[in-house]
Amino acid sequence: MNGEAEKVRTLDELESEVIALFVRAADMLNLPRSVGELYGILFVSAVPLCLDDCRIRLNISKGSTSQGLKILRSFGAIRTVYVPGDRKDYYVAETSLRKIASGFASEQIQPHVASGDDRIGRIREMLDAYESDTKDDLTEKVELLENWQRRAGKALPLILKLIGK
Amino acid sequence: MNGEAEKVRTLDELESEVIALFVRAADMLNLPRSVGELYGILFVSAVPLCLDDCRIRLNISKGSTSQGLKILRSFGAIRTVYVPGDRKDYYVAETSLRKIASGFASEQIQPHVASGDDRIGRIREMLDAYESDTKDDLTEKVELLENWQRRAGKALPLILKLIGK
DNA sequence: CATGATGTTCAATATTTACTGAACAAACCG
DNA sequence: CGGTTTGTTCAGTAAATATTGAACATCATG
Repeated sequence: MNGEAEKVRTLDELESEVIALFVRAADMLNLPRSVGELYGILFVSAVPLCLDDCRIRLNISKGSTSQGLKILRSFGAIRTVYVPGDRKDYYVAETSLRKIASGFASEQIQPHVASGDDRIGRIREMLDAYESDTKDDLTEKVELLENWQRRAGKALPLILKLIGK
Repeated sequence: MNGEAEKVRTLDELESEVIALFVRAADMLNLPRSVGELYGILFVSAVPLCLDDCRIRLNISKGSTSQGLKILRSFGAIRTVYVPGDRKDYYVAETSLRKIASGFASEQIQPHVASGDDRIGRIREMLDAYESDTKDDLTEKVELLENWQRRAGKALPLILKLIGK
């Protein structure tokens, strides 16, 4: 009988479907497909996996795997676990949405918000040293920008709060 | 004297800086650069602009301009204004952050969330028709997914609330 | 230290995505 | 209608981005 084989086959399909889910999520967040695949394979795995495990199962290159794991580490979407008697690094997916979201926010979003702040500051300076018949209109608009920026800055921490633990 | 010329020059720099701000914002939101440029030029302009005004000022093609304005319209980031005695469509930038954000959320994000729902539904079905020694672990994980999805769905409207008017 | 195992980097390449411009459709107007 | 203006579409091309794989670093261990 092929009962065993069927079980494995079904698991493969389930795995693929979960991975596909994270590939789409990665796409939404502007991350490379391989990063979604890597998070997916670690998320479904019942045991920690090392670089080569991921690489072989996903059939992607060593380079992509190394780079992808680095990205996932950078915002705390995965963490390493120590496996006694093995020199390799083993990874598991972080399952706290709060941790992942806040890591993502502070590593991938916050820098953009900050550099936006800088630019608006420069725009304000240029405006102050400027005269024209549209100055009033421009001033209003720069103030609108400053307002948006303020609200965006406040929104991030609040979003994390309401995502909860 | 070149007082006039200097004023214009300064305005150009200011305009460029504002446009650059929205180009970066577009990048963050995964929208083409040209879409950021278009919103930017409309945002800084004291008067409504038509397709050709935008195209010429930004030095981009008719095709990009048409496509970009369509995208901006699709989530309400710009609106058309009627100019008597002119057959062309004129556009102004929407300045209500709430309107833009909610348009963006419902047009660009919500569809992804919905298709994620579908996929998780399918994953759940596959899991229920499945047996193995890791079923318990997988069940926990699928429940985690369902939990995330639920929270993501609730977060969107809340984010809009706290962005305010 | 020499070896082999593990992971990283980066130049070359493949893939994806955006942009262009010319052909086309629609609407107005004499 | 025929000509003109305005805007859209889409096949081809250009530009940006991700992936590969081989060379390189690191390090534990005999």
